[in-house]
Order: sequence, then structure tokens, then C-alpha cells
Amino acid sequence: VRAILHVDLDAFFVAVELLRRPELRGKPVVVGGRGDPRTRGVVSSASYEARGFGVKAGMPLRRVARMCPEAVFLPVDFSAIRPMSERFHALLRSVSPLVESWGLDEAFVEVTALERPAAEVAAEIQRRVRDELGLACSVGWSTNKLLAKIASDLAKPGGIRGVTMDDVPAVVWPLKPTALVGIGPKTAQRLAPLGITTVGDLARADPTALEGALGARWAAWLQRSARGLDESPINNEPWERRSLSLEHTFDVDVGDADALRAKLREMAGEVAAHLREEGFLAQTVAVKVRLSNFDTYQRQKKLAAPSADADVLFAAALACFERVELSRKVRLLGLRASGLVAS
DNA sequence: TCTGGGGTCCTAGGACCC
DNA sequence: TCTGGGGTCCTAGGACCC
Repeated sequence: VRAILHVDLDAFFVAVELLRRPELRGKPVVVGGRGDPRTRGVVSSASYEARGFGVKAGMPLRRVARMCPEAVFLPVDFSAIRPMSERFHALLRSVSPLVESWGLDEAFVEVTALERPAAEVAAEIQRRVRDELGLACSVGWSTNKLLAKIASDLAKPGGIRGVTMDDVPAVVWPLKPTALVGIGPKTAQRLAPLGITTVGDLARADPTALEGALGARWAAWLQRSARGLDESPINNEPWERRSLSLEHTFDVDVGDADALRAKLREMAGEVAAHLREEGFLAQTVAVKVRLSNFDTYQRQKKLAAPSADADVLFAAALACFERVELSRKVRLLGLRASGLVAS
């Protein structure tokens, strides 16, 4: 039987800021966007004090300012966050080589071969993360990734928690379906009419009815998840970039086509520069356009030859852009390069 | 009082080729 | 001239993750 940990840094972006600004400790601190609630942006990370006011990840900064006028707003600073994330992952790899990164602030660690109690390894990791990085984390442990992740969610903030197969009916079944990785709000909405509003409902649901709603493959996978079953291995392959993109939400929606084309040209230059920095050529360019009513369109175009040239990317992006009918002002422009090959 | 920015994966239809 | 099936590529869209 496997021993899997899921380690999740608590309020990571905020915690990184507090290391260099300890005077903010104990205050409602919100990291997101450009750190200015007068501009469009959302919460990336909120301190637990801020969460006490109802602040949540993904919430518009403007709304946070109204809910919590004393909140301290800070911009997202990846130059500080990324090195800390790398130290975190290096620490985990010193415990076991089987580490699967899950974003900047989370990872699965398989410790089966250590032949030590998972809870003990969890406590050691938590202590080392505190002593060596100055950060708090929550750790969940179980016999698979699915349950370890649920356990760490239950352990937040700052706890250690195990969820075993035997715990599934009592601990997992009362949770909402969105507690399972892979079930988001859309799927929850499709499950509700079937009378499925908890993981337990999902586990007990009639397979045929579920297949009708979601298709056979997905229905089977969901129902296995709801029963706590997951055999997926730890993927400790280094991450490989598949695409590189940039997007920008205008503070005020833009209707002027020339201004939009100018922005697209600027973005093409930046994406091309990033591609060259990382040693890639792109084979496909995609443009995303979000209108003021939130209708979103994506158009993509395969290049005649792989390229990281700003003019080539811009020409393709422009061709994509011209195929979108601009029935309203534009809120967001995005440009993605994919089909990456080494240059 | 609306929902950022960076990613990934899956599905499905049509074109095209053998 | 018509027919069939399989495989792959391209595009669009949807959903999810942090």
C-alpha cells in the first residue's frame, strides 16, 4: 500500500511578502493584480485575517476594497515567489525523489519507500518548511493522491491530516462534489439535477444515469473518485512548456480597432521575446478576445514555418483577430504561442 | 456591480490522404 | 464513377487547475 503526501503552502503569495514586510503580520493582506484595487485585477492570495472579512481567491480587488477597507494590497511579484517555490520543491525532493509539482505552492510526495509512518514524515516536512523557508504549510496523507489532496484541504491552515480508505464514507462523502479534483462548478451544475449534491450521492448514483449525463468514460472515472479510488502515479518528470501566452484586461473596455491592433503588436513582440529567451519556436498562434459582455472567442492559425519572430507572430495574430466579429467593446486580449519546438 | 493571468487536457467535426 | 474505412491534422470550444 502506498504512502502519499500532499503538501500545500498556506497563503503562499502573502507569506512570501510577509517575510520581507514583517510589520504587516496580523493584518488583512491581499496579493493580486497590480496591487491597486482601482485597477482591474483579482485576489491571488489573501491572509487569513483578510479571509475573516470574506475575502477569497479570485475575487475582484475592487470588491475586496469595499468589503475590507483596511486591507493592505500588494502586487504579485513572481521574482520573489518563483525562487521560494523552487526552494520548496527542492526541500521536498530531499525527502523523496518522487515529487509531483502541482502549481507553485503544492506538491505530491510519495514516501512509500521510506517505510516510515506518513504522519511522521508529514510532521518533519512541516517543521523543515517552517525552519528552513519561514513558511507555514498544511499536509495531507493517504494511500493515493486523490485522498491526500482532500486531506490537506481538511488540514488547512497549518495542520496535518490523514484520510484513509476507511474514512471515505464518514469524511469524504459529506463533501460537495467540487471537493474532487476534476469537478468544477459546471460539472456540479450538471450533477445537481440528478440529485447529486455530495460526493456520497455521486458514489451511490446509478451508473447508467450518470453515463447518460456525462458519457461513459467520465462517469466511470468520477464514480471511482467518489469511492476514494485512484491509482494515478506520481509524475516526477520535469515540467515541459507546451505553450506560452500573454493576456491583458483593459482597465476600460476598448472599441477602437487601431488601438487593439497596436496592443496586439506589442503583445506579439513580448511573446516572441519570451520564446527566444526560452529557446523556442512556435508553430501555432492563437488570439483570445473577450468582449465587454464576457463572450469569449479564440481563433488560431498554424504558421507556415516555426518562428519566434515578432512580425511573423503579429501577422498571424492579426489574421486571427480579424476573424472575430467585434459586436461590442473589447475587455481582454490574449495571445498564445503553442506547438513549441526547440530553436 | 460583475469575473486576472498563467497554464493543461479532452472532445468533436471537417479536411485530407491512403 | 462510386464506395468504404482508418488515421492524422487542424480548428474551435469547453472545462479544469492554481
